[in-house]
Amino acid sequence: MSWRKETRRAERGYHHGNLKEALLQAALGLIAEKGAAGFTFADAARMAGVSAAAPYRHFRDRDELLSSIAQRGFEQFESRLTAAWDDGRPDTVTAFERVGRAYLAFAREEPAFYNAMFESGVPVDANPALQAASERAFNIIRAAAERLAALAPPGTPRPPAMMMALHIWSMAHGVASLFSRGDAARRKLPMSPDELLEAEVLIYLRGLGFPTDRRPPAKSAEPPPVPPEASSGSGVPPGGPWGKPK
Amino acid sequence: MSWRKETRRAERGYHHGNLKEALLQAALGLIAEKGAAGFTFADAARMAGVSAAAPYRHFRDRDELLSSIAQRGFEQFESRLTAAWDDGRPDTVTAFERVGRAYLAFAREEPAFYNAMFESGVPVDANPALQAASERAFNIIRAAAERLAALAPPGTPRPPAMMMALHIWSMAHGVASLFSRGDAARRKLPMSPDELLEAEVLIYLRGLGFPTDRRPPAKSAEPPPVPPEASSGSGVPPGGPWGKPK
DNA sequence: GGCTCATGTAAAGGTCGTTCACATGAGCTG
DNA sequence: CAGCTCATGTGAACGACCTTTACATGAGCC
Repeated sequence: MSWRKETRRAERGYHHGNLKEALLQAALGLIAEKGAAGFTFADAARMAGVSAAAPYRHFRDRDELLSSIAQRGFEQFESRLTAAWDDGRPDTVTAFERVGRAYLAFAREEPAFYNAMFESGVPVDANPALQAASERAFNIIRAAAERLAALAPPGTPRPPAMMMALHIWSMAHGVASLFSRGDAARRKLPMSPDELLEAEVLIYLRGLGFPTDRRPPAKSAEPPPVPPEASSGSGVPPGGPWGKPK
Repeated sequence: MSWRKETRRAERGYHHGNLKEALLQAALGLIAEKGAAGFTFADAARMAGVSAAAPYRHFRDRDELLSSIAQRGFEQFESRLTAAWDDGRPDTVTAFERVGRAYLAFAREEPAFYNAMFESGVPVDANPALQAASERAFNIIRAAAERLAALAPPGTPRPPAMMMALHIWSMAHGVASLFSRGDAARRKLPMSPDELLEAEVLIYLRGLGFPTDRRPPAKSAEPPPVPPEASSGSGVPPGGPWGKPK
């Protein structure tokens, strides 16, 4: 593999041409491997085939690279949450849960981004762009909560959407960070993180008075038989949101 | 500054006498200041007034010191959760919420421990003692959930205690890690992390069918009914667990 | 008094982050 | 095209850190 570096160097000449991007990609790979703590500026430079000093032409320091990655992470996060929310189709509750699953999926499938975003010690307000990206992502959850709150069953007080959003965020982040990633995933669980979160959200929504009597989650892999917004039944699925005991 | 070291040195002679403990304390202080990532083996040694190589007589490497701290953290955590649970007095739901608050309080008041335990990258299974301590702490939550599950209102299926425990843990950890510590605390919230978590747990419990207005439950398999105001400062306010909109 | 071994030290090698003076060459200007 | 400029990359150097190794110290025990 070490010939690669030489080759690259020969291929590209003195100037790299796209170093900033190359460094971001390299860092992403390194973080995925060894975590943000283990990631090294020097390693990223090596991987891009440049000297250790070169990165400083593109990032003030190691932290700036890290926060750039966190920012990109939030941007991708936002777009995945947006897609999952799909503007509340086919019904609000279904879409809402899909957002929860998308959260976990992101944490699982993009460990490097997730790490940089939430576990690297990069403060949210490290730079304005980062903060803005983070807020945009959260606003997806918030908007979804808003729609959900608007459906609050009559007779019950309408829950504040902001609070719901924060609750959902904390559940998703808690599950992701405790059970769904890296070493944390070694904790042995009686159910998958996805199931765990889905049950948690369903119970929570039921606590708010939302009808959550939909098919048992994990069992039917197919799209739901589209229950109308005003779901008629008022019960709980046969085994509750956590499925039936085996 | 350098005289200090000399002074100390003169005071204590060649052998420190209690270096292991001194290093743990020093590390704790440093982690509280700069986070586990910023904490340095060399700094801890300096702070204890010994050479940089001395710590290696007591810890295989930096990571072992870190996991020792995490272990101690879990032990203290366990004892605080135990105290908060107080064997379910005065009633199960009240005690259960007190455990949630104790979780947050620990995260807030012992940032160094919390950091080492959950945010330092130390794998839970770094060593058997750590893993055991971690499990003992979780078992408090689990035992509490067990008691709570046993009170499940008749007519509803009894929720698996393990699942409840995992749910509560994820809520507490999610809130703590997103909103209650360090930089994370800079996110602006419409309510305090404690209130946020309390509402979350109450809604969740209501979703499971538990009465959360904290009036003594109708069926008393429960310890003596105690006035609602006993510990939490309130029953559920008129507008629901989240209080009235301001 | 003398031995032994846990505990501490100094020195050294390797890695990093970061800076600085200098090199290169892509692109503009004429 | 010649020449200039400036963004971009290099190499060397500094100090801090982690860790190992050979050596020093002295507390506890015979």
